[in-house]
Amino acid sequence: MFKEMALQALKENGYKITKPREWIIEYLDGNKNHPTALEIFDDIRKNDKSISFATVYNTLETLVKSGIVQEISVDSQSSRFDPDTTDHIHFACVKCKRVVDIFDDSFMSFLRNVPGKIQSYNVIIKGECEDCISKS
Amino acid sequence: MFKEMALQALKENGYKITKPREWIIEYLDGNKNHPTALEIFDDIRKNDKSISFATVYNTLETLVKSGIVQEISVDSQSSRFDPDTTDHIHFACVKCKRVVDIFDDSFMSFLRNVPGKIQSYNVIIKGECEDCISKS
DNA sequence: TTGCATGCAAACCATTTGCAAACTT
DNA sequence: AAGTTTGCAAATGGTTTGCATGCAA
Repeated sequence: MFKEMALQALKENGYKITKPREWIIEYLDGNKNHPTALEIFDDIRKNDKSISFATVYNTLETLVKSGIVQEISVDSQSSRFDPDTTDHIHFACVKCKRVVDIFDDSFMSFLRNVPGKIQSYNVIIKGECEDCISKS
Repeated sequence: MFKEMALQALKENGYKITKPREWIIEYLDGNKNHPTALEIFDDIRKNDKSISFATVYNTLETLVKSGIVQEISVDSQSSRFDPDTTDHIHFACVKCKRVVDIFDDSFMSFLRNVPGKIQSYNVIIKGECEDCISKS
């Protein structure tokens, strides 16, 4: 589903379907880990696929511009990428380092009341997640 | 007021009071522009004060660690700094490029219901601000 | 066939760091 | 006097770019 829609979106935006693009789309399909470009590069290479670093960056930019994935800034060091473009925000655990999705209606209704014409948003909440709290 | 509290906080955290630190604190006092490190560096230099780039970065890190200013990630290119550490979020206008504060109770009540132990948050909403909409 | 896409390495740019000299306490 | 802090320049690290080759359409 995700892959078909992604390829479709690429075509509609005038981009060609290439192996590197397919690999990255497949890699991101259903991925809830919010990987960095480096992680995507490493994992695809581990899978015996030849891809360059520049292509990973270029492709991610293409996917973002085509509305297939979203870029999130969890920390100032490096961007992370999320194939889920539906309305949600992120919680980054300072302990286990996971970045988990938060779907919350009250946040969305707050958003609707913000003055101005909203184009995008980047919401990162940092702290200790419930799992880590219960384990300590 | 801000300057006194900032200097006090530096002392309490074991930091010394130096000219560069005072200049940066004075520069940020009441500043609503959410400047980058480069902007801070340039503006202080324009004011006939000799300061190095590294010192601006080091000092900003010190101020953040002392709880005097907060760092915000509006875009992935560079960090911005805000002397207002009270609860609020930011709206970044894609047209006039201003970053304005949003104080909103409903966002804060949403935040209180997020599971986990929150330590900090970075909320950037991007779009066209009301001023720019009304001018177009 | 016609460009757009890839891969490589070099370039870039914000930020950090090593170290000697200067300054706060 | 003791230990931070500064300033400079060099290093770092994520990301971007130029350009020749390769590939999708």
